[in-house]
Amino acid sequence: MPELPEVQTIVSALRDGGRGAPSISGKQIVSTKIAWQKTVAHPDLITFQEKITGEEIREIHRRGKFIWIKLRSAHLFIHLRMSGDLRVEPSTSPLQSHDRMWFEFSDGLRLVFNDARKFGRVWLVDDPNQIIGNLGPEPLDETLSPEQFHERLLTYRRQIKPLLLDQRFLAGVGNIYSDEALFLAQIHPRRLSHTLNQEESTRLLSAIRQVLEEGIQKNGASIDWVYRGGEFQNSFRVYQRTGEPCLNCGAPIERITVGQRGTHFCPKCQIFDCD
DNA sequence: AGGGAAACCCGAACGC
DNA sequence: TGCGTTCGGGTTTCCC
Repeated sequence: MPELPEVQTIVSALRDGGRGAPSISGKQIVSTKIAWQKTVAHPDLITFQEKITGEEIREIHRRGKFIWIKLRSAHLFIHLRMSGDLRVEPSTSPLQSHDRMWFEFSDGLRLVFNDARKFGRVWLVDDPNQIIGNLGPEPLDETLSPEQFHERLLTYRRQIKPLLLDQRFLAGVGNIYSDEALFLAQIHPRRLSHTLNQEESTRLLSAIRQVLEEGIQKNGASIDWVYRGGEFQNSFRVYQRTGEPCLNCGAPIERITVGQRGTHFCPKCQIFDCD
């Protein structure tokens, strides 16, 4: 279930060669194979393949949940959604089940996009704003002040949890991290955004940063076997702890639905005291 | 404006 | 044991 921390971990590996994987910076793409057509969020596969062949990988970044690979004259974006994964290996390695797309480099290595649930997508665009133009600020960007964050909250009249999940409001927060952050900040997931005061907003921003940094430090979360990811799932405070005691007060954690999403919270610590 | 539902997927977990 | 059913993750799109 890749969200921001998982993406960040993979980006670091691709860019700096973490986790034992070689960096792919500077490599030349000699061919592209597409095993599952819908992986490419692009109307024309032929154009996609022709356009990317011969391109060189310049820089690797992250914006929100998107992996952003800058090429010589285009931008490749990859969204892993829940079950996507990337690996770098020799082109002679056997392919694995659920490998959906791979890029072969001139030096004999390849980058493979594996995605059991076929949710992930890949884009090739000229203008990065086509993909990331509407994303909200990065929560880990230090220039996002608690005051600015509070102001942004006031411009909406929405339940706080769906707002946190809205990538136009804030980029990179997914279901696990919003539950964890709201618990840390002791805010009910259905609180309306414009009712949060400055102190609560500051608490919430700090909590979001804390859980994201924890996730990154532990190489991400995974609620199931699909993603070969990290250890954060062993540190959930509320997520998937329905009925288990709250770590603050011992009350049983409840699970409700908010904005169509499974939502875990402590009914005693996160009181719905709207306005 | 904001909320709800449906669609996209498939493997795990559950019920019988 | 072996079926069939339900669920959930992120996002978009459509409808009220």
